[in-house]
Amino acid sequence: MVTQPRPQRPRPQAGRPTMDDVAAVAGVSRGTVSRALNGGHNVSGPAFEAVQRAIRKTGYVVNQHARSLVTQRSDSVAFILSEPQDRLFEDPNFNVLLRGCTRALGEHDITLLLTVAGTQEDRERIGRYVTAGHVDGALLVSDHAGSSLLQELKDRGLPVVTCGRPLGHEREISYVAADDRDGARQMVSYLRSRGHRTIATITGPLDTSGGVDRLAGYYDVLGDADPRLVVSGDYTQASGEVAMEKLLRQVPDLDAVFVCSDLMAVGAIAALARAGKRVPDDVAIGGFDDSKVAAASTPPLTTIRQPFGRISGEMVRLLLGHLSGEPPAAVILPTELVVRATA
Amino acid sequence: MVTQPRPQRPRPQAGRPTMDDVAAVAGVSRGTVSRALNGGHNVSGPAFEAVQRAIRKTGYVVNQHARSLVTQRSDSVAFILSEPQDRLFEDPNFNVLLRGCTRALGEHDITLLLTVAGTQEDRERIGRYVTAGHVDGALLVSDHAGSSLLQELKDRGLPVVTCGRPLGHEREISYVAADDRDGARQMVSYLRSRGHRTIATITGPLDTSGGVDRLAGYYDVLGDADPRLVVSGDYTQASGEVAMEKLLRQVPDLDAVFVCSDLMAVGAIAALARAGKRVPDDVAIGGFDDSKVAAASTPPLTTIRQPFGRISGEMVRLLLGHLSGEPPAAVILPTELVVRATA
DNA sequence: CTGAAAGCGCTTACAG
DNA sequence: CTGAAAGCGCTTACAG
Repeated sequence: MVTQPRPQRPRPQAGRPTMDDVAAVAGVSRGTVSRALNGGHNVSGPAFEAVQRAIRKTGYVVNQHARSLVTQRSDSVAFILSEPQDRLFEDPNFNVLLRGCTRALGEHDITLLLTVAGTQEDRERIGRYVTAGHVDGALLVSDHAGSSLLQELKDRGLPVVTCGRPLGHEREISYVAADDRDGARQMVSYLRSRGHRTIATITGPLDTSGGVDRLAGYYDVLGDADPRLVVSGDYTQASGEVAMEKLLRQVPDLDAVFVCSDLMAVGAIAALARAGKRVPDDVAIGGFDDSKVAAASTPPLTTIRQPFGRISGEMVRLLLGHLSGEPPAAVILPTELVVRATA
Repeated sequence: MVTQPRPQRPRPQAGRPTMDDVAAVAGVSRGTVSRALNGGHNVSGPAFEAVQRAIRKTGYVVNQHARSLVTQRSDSVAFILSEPQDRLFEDPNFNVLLRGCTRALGEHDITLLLTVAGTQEDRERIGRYVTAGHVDGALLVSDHAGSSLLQELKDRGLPVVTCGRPLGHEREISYVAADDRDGARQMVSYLRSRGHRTIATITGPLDTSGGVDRLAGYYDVLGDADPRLVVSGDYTQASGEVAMEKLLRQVPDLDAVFVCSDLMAVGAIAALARAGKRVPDDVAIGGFDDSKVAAASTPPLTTIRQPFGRISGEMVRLLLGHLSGEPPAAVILPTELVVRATA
């Protein structure tokens, strides 16, 4: 990569029109233009009209930096995905969450900036960006315990809402989570009620609240489970395959598996197929998420539905609350068993 | 969604330290602090040291809005994906491109902002955001012909580089593209050299340069092809399945298909499997992209490699050139046949 | 309802 | 090498 010379002098942005230009064309003062732009309070009808015309004529667009410098807010928030970039692209849950947050914020004229903090370097860069005043707050998704990012945001006093419990920061940081533990309980109880005896589980990452809480729910129902029935994954399809192979070696006669994400469940089913096992006849599979892949999978997945729409809505609501000075809060949303064909 | 009251008074950002605070602590003037921050030219050793210490002591972080207001630049550029959000998550090519651009820009201390312009509404919001001075330029990926977004960016004078030829704007807008037409030629020639007689194609969207150019390459080799051999897709896996089914109905005896994306090729193979056709024994399949799914597919895909690493590097280079006043340019990068198992 | 003025936090010629 | 000062483009009390 060749280093490009930076322009020494600021580009005059091709004479980009300023508020004074608008004021001159409209025949009013700059203050009146500003008021017309910000809600139109204390502006007479004719003045308002004149300003609108002048804006159209000049092609004026507000300079956000100037505005933010005085208002001390940027009207944008960061959506920080603290995961390797691959996962952003693989996991449909993020998609749903992102869309929901974008929409909810859009209703308040707030722009959502998507950032992927895959590497430690990314996290540092994003930490700097976010604390330099570019955003008013952050929505943090899928942060793992011990991440320095959450700590930094907190230290800087930036309003933050996490998706899932912020392990170790439950008291100071707002968060929204599905009731992972209860969802896990529902699934494992259901599997047991269907007559399965040897119920294994493929967990999520155990440095996230979803990972530990779903495993806790499993143990709530099967407190005496053989440790060999528990294998960990990282929510990806590939890890589901690997984990299933390991389970098959450790406990060949298992007859059901609670897999802690739909994506991993798809991987597990592939591994079972290769091993010549039928789903659900030989081994029943229960997933988690009710993501897009659940219904599309063959056979369609029995799973636990996470209320992603509500999760994103609540995240935005909490963050906006923060911005207007409200204290932190936690919101836990119920999950629901969805029975399809794999169990 | 409940509307939150906006804070009436600007939050004082908890007394966030300013440059004057640093200057006071360091015992120098504000100008000297600024110089120390911007390269350290014309700052004596002791003064520089004092400033560093003061910054650490106060926890000072530059206010980007204030800086941008005077420098007229934001040191960030937008990566605009002009596609439904789903595709961002499905198509691994975007992932590779995004990562490459992030890295290349990072070397110049420029932040990349990812935005997904899935709907017309998104495009308008992004148009406003981008032209309000938030970014110095834009990398536009996967824009379809007739999109108003490119036009708007152009009208606003924002430096833009597109990935793929900007249909209808080739002369005024910089772009980087793989040699799609030649890649298609290579693949179709290869299929023919392997003895295939009835070679169909599943095209990409025909309002993108990749779509039209790859089809043109197909016709370069098979100018007399039966129109029923040509069916269109939109690069997604699902569209590949549908297109393959259609081809199978229209031309049951086809013995090879040039599929214009790896993702569609995976879909096509699934459709063939359902129809009881073996790949490559009954029908040979050639893909395009050499994306992550190509090697992971069963059987592994014979495909055309796009040099994504170079594409992102060149995109960034052209954009930085723009920012320092260089005129537009086009860069076409060669593609390469990769033979695996499907043809 | 309106304008004149102060000020947000920086950078950068300009003088010294 | 350094400081004082102007100015980037806005918003918002304040007076009228």
